[in-house]
Amino acid sequence: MALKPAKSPVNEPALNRSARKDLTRSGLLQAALNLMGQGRSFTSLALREIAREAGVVPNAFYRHFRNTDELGLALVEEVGITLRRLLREERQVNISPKDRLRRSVAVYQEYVKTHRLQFMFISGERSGGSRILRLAIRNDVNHFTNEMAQDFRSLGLYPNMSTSSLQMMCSLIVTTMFSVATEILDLPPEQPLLEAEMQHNFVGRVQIVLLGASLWKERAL
Amino acid sequence: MALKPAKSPVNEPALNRSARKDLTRSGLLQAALNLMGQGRSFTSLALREIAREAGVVPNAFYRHFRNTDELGLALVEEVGITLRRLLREERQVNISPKDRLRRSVAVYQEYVKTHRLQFMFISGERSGGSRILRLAIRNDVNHFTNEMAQDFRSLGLYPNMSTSSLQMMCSLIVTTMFSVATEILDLPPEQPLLEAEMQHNFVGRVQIVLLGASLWKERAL
DNA sequence: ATGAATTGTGTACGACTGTGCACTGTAATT
DNA sequence: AATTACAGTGCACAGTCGTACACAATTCAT
Repeated sequence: MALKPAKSPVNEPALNRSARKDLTRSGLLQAALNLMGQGRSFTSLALREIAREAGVVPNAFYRHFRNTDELGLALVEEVGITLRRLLREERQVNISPKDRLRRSVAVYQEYVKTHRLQFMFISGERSGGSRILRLAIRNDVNHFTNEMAQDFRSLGLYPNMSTSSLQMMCSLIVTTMFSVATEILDLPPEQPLLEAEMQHNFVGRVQIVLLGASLWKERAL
Repeated sequence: MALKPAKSPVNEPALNRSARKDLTRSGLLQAALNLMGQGRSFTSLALREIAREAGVVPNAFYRHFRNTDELGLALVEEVGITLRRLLREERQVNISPKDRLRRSVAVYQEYVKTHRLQFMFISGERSGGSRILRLAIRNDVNHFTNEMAQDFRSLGLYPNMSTSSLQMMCSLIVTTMFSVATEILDLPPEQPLLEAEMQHNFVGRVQIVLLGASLWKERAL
C-alpha cells in the first residue's frame, strides 16, 4: 500500500494546526448554510448531514461543537457581524436626506441577496426552532435596533425626537426589514418587476413610520 | 377471554362513523399543538410522535393525512378561522375612537394568550419550516391584512386615506402584531409588569403607524 | 341478513440518527 | 529525537423514524 503524501482534504501546504481547525470549523458552518440553501430549515438539519456536507466524519463534528444548537449559536454570531457591517456601510454614505431612504433600501435589498443564506437562517430561526437560538437571535436583533437608533442620533437626523419614539421607530423599521427579507428570499429569482414593486412598497412603509414617529408624542391621539 | 364491550378509546356510546373519524382527526391536530406547547417546533415533529401523543398507532395517521405537512395545512386552516374571529370581535365593539386602540391591543393580547398554541404554530412556521406551509400561512396573513383594511374602510375610520396607504398601514400593523405575539409567547408566565410595559409599547408603535399613514401621501418626504 | 367499506391494529423492514470508544497520523512541545 | 496533544477516522450500538402489508372490528349500504 502506497504512502499517502498528505492526509488532509486538499493539499493545503503549510498551515498552522489551529488554522486547519478553524478551516474545517467554518466548513461545518458553511455546510449548514448550504443545506439551508437547498430548502431545508436549520432546525431540521441533522448532525450527520452537516458533517457529510462538510466532507467530514460525523464524530469530527464534536471537536468543534457539542451539538447542532451550538453550531447555530456560532452562525448567529457570524450573522451579527454581517448586520453590523450593513449598518456601517449605510452610515458612512453622505447623501442628501431626500435620497437617503431610497438609497438605503436599495443597498439593503442588495445586501439580503448577497447574504441570502445568512438571512434565510435568521429569518427562519428568529421565531421557530430552539429556544436558545431564538433568544440569541433576538438579542442580536435588539443590538442592531439600538445601533440604528444611535446612528440616527449621531447623524442628527431627528434631533427633536424623544428617545422612546426613536426606539419604537427603529424597532418598527427593523421588523419591517426582516419582514421584507423573507419576502425577498421567497421571490422567484430574477423578477425585476416584482422586485421593484416590493422596493417601492418598502420605501412607502418606512416613510410612514418615519413620518409618524417624527410627529408622535407620548399620549398623542 | 372476556368479550370486550367496546373497542374504542373511551366509551363514546352512539357516534357516527365520520364523527368518530373527525374526533381522532382533531385528536391528531391537538396532539401536534400539545407537543409544540412543550417547546418543540412543528417542523421537528415526527409522524410517530404525533400519533403517540394522540394515543393512536402510527399507521392510523395515514387515514387522515398523507404526511405531517398536510396536517400542518389543516392547522393553518384552523388558525385562519381563529384570526377571522379575532377581527369580528374587534369589529363589533362600538367605542370612542380614542379608546379604541388601547382596547383593541388589550383584546389582542388576551387573545394571543388564550390561543397560545395556535399562535406558537404560525409564529414559528411563518418563515421557517416547509415552503408549502410557509406560503399557506402567508396567504392567510394576507387575507387577514386585507380584511383589516376593509374594516377600516367600512368603519369609516380614515375616510381620506388612499387605498395604498391603507394597505401599507395594515401590513405594518399586522407585522407588528405578529412580532408582539412572539414576544408575548416567550414571556415568562405571570409577569404583569413586563406585560403592561409591552402593551404600552405596542400601543405606541401602532399609534406611530396610524399617525404616519394618515398624513402620508405618495411621493411625500 | 349479508357483503362492502372504512377506521384502526400489529408486525416488520430498511434507513437514518446521535454518540461512545479505540484508533491513527500529524503538529506542537519538550 | 522523543513525547504529548489533538483533529479526524472507523466501527459499533441502540433508538427512532416513515411506511408497506395483512388483518380485525365495526359501521354502512344493499
